[in-house]
Amino acid sequence: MARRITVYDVAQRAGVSIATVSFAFTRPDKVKPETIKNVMAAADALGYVPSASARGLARGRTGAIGLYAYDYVLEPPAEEREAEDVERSARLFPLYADEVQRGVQLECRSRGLALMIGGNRAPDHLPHIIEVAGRVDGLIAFAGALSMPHLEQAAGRIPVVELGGEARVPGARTVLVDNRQGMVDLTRHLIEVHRYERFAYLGELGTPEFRARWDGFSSTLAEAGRSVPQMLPAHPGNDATTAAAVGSLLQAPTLPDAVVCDTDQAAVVAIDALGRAGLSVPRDIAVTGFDGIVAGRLIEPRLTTVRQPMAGVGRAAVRLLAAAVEGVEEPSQGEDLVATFSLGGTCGCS
Amino acid sequence: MARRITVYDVAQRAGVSIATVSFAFTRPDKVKPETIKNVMAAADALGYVPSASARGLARGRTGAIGLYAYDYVLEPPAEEREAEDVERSARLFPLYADEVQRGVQLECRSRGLALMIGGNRAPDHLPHIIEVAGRVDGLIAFAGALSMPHLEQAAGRIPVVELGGEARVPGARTVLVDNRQGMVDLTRHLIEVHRYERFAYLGELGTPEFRARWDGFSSTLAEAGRSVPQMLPAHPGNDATTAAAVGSLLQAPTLPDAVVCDTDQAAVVAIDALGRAGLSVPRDIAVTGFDGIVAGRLIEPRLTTVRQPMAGVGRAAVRLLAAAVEGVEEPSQGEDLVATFSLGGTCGCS
DNA sequence: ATGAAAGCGCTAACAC
DNA sequence: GTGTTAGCGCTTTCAT
Repeated sequence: MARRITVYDVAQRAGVSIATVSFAFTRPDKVKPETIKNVMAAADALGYVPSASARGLARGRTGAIGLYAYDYVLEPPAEEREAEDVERSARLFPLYADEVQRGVQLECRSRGLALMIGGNRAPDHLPHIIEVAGRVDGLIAFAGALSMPHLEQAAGRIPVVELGGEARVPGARTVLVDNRQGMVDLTRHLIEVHRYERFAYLGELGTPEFRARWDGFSSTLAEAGRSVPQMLPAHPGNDATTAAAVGSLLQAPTLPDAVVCDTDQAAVVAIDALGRAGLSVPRDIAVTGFDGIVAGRLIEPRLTTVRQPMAGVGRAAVRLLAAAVEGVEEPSQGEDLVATFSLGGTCGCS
Repeated sequence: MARRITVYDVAQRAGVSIATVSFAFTRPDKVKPETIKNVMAAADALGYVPSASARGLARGRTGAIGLYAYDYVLEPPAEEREAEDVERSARLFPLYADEVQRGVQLECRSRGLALMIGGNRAPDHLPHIIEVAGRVDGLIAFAGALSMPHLEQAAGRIPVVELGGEARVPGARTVLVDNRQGMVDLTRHLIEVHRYERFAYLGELGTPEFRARWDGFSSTLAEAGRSVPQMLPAHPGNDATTAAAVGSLLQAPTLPDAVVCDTDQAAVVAIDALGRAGLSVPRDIAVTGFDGIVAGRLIEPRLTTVRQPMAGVGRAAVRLLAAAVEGVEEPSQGEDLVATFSLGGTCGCS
């Protein structure tokens, strides 16, 4: 690869100054049409490609935004990786984070923003997040993907949007879906339509949205005079935890009527685990999920769940971030995104 | 947002020079441990985030690579976008390009490379590709996503890997899957096992891999003494073309025994269209695909196809590109990736 | 309308 | 082991 072509080369060839070359590209109205033509011809002939680094340095902006995700979104477990022909693992289908990423990509495209994808295995690997933050004008991160110190550090430099998070530090925005109401609707359905008495809950409390789901579930149960079960830990991205939770259910003297999971991913795994134990859903036990991922639509019967506008979350995040980058502070922190109860068959409905 | 924290601030606070700060981060072995500690402490206290632009400019490398895709990968048709609950459109599932992108992301992650995602609607929107090319150390592009001039321009500045392309210009590498052999195997199966006589072929010749598929198909047919049909145009990403092709089949006086499609996406759409016309696959007519996308595994019966190692293609591209960026020229242009015939039920097998 | 020149924040010789 | 300093390629006043 020969020496890189720069503005200087183009300027020389066009017989103008570098400033004119720069203007020709960025402020065409300030330059005589003919000059522009000459400059463009020279640039073309030379195969000029402007350096984004130089431009970013000079402008103080890169024109790109970053998306920071947990690694489990990106890195499949080793076994799965080998078996290219696993039959129907949920990982075959787009998961929550995949759908959100898709929304982010789409919105970036339509806005002409470049998208940097980052992420790491542990939720707290400093070098990476900083690396991403240093490259972009704004950052979107999944809730919990950033520790407080890193959030602060990143938010101190550029606008940050946390997905499903909460405004933890000044300068950090968040896209919030009303998870609580969705879970309330679902829980009510289980209580009022199916008259279930005993519930189990598989999930976690690691992020605000997870907490909202649990809150919606437990408070609805309490209001209805049902006893609130202890939460059984289950993490999306770690199916083993879900399977273990189901295992503990099976060992209890009595089975619950319904297993409420705080993600579809957990629900699908749970249904599978129950099936292996000889239990049929929903005949022997009801199971519900949360999110609305594709895998849930494909199982038979279809998963009863709460649908989040996943791609919409991604799009909203980009909108919010773009506004923040422009300095146009949006009035609403989170656009009011809604999670809607979605009836399937796993709750016992036919 | 206050003034940005730079090396100067950190240096001052740590009581050292900026060079030392730089070294502390990039060549820790060259700096006294205690100095490092001081520098890090200062950086931490200040919330220092190094500017990738400045670094990239100084180093002449950005540490990122770009992925450039057609827009149809990214932007769904408007109708589809509205109907968040379309039931089973193939777009719900990862398509070829999605799977490849996934492989790219995974490999980037494990190599600590940042990934820039670009793309555009028309295959030839100069500003975008140049923009991406200016930001990264190397570029991966889907075959046909880059026009010759842009390919040249990009390849003149940074290494470029074309997926499923061919080495069109010096400096451009390519990841190639043996599409021809896969299609030969599939076609033989149709001839030798099913004894089909009359064939239709839906596809295109826009990229080297598509041409290889057609070549494998048509030459195998010719060898077997079957007559080679005219290709009916069908483009993945434009289901209407596929539907139209099926329409023209239906109008012909006699139906072919088998419809060979050069993508799974086309095959799935074709099966659908045939179904609407009252024809059952494979009872009335056989249909085959190419790629091995998830949607093909889900239909009933399962699609007979040729599986490409899609994620593997993405991974290979990153490997190749990384080597090229390092200046370590890989011996093999394309790692020899293989496409394997995958028997389903749509060919007539049970 | 165009040019000269001062940075943008960092790296990497080179000197101490 | 640490400091000085000259760029990296572009943008952007300020003159002309």
